Amino acid sequence: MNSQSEEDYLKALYHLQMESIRVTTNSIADYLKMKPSSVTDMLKKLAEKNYVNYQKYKGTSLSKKGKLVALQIIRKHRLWETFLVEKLGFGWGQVHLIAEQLEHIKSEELIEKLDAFLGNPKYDPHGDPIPNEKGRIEKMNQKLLIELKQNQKGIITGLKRGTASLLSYLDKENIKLGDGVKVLEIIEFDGTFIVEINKRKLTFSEKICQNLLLETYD
Amino acid sequence: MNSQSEEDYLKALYHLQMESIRVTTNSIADYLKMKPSSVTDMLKKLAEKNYVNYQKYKGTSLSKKGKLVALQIIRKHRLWETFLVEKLGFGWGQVHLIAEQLEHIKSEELIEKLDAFLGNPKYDPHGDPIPNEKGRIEKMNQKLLIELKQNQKGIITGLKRGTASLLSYLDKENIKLGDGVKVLEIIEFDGTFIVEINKRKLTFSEKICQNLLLETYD
DNA sequence: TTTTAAATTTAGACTTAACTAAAAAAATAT
DNA sequence: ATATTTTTTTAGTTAAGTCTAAATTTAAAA
Repeated sequence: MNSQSEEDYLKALYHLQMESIRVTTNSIADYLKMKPSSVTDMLKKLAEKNYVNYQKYKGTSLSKKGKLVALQIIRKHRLWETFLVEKLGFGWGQVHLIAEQLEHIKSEELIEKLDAFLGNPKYDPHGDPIPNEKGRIEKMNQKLLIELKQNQKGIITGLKRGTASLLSYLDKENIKLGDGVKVLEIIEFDGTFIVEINKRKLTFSEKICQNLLLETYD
Repeated sequence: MNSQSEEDYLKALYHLQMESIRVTTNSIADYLKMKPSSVTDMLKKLAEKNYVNYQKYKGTSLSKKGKLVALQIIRKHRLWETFLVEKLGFGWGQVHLIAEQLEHIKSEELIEKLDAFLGNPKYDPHGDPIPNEKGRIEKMNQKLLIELKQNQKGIITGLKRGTASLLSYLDKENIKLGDGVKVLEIIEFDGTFIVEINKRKLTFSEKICQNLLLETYD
């Protein structure tokens, strides 16, 4: 059984590995808002348990075992976020801190039942994919709306990071994750998209299209 | 913000106070499976924070403030248990350990939304009442089925402690908390009850009637 | 290539919440 | 009323996970 703190480190490692191959002690400290010396201590402990490959001064990477644990925590996090948004009616932006706590609840059965209750969702409310019990992530064909051509279709799976203000607009327009989008027309002059969502015709500025993520079926 | 450990102590205090006015250090240690010396340490800390009235060698009681915190944790515990049983399909007996973890999640909003999602239940799956946000517990008129007379009605709210084997029987018969019960007839000879539940006529042995708790409206 | 700066680790300290063993107080029995 | 037992507290220890400050290693600049 792993401690909450260990789980936080493994999750951080996973996210940092997505962005760069070499994960440094300082980057972990930054991410977790801790001091580098604390990180060194924990990395030694995780290496002892074979969760990470760690060599003094040389950076760290998750072992197979560590990656699996990380993915299982991410699975829990994203399932809880889905629950909070879909069932309890939280907004996209409010759920992270709560899911951060819920992801540490220990019970396999709970997660499997929650997954079923939610209808085995593939994506969480931010459009991030939910790993399965074995840590497998459905590979997805994710694109920005702006990359689509006329008549192409997709399903809204999320936003680019750091575009929270777009959320409230989408909420107001009652546009949700999983909604289908079809590009009806692209105005050359200013890059505006005319799209169809839920049988409604809508106009999206170029800026919106640069930040809206879709899953496409090509 | 209180630690998980502090919350466990306050909850224990509350439960022990239900049974006897004077709560001793040893009884708390017993309840929480800890050593008395550890309990003494924590009681000092809780007294410092004004959660308990503690005087060396003289026993402990919850302060008003402490009691409120305890009731709020119990509220969370029982709401989560209700969620696990009603929504996720856990059995009555499986939920305690998981709720023990969930009760420490910190978010007022989460609990209010969960409460609403569950339809503001008054009782948890064990038939224990759920305190409201302010720590108020609906006083209830709880009786054993065996205390009812012919034609009296009630709502199933739980079982007496230590009768887990009855659970599987009730589950099999598809009898749930909140189901209404009406006493149709009492057989004098052996104390058997003929009752109506969900429009079905059922026969309960005297032993079952001694262990089934009901809320009555008299 | 040597010097300087940045990153990382080590060493030692602190906090929380447990523990054991011994001392002190209260309760019980003779 | 005194002795014995039980309960409770005190004192000191431990483990996890953090921190600061100093030392060491690696990377960058002159």
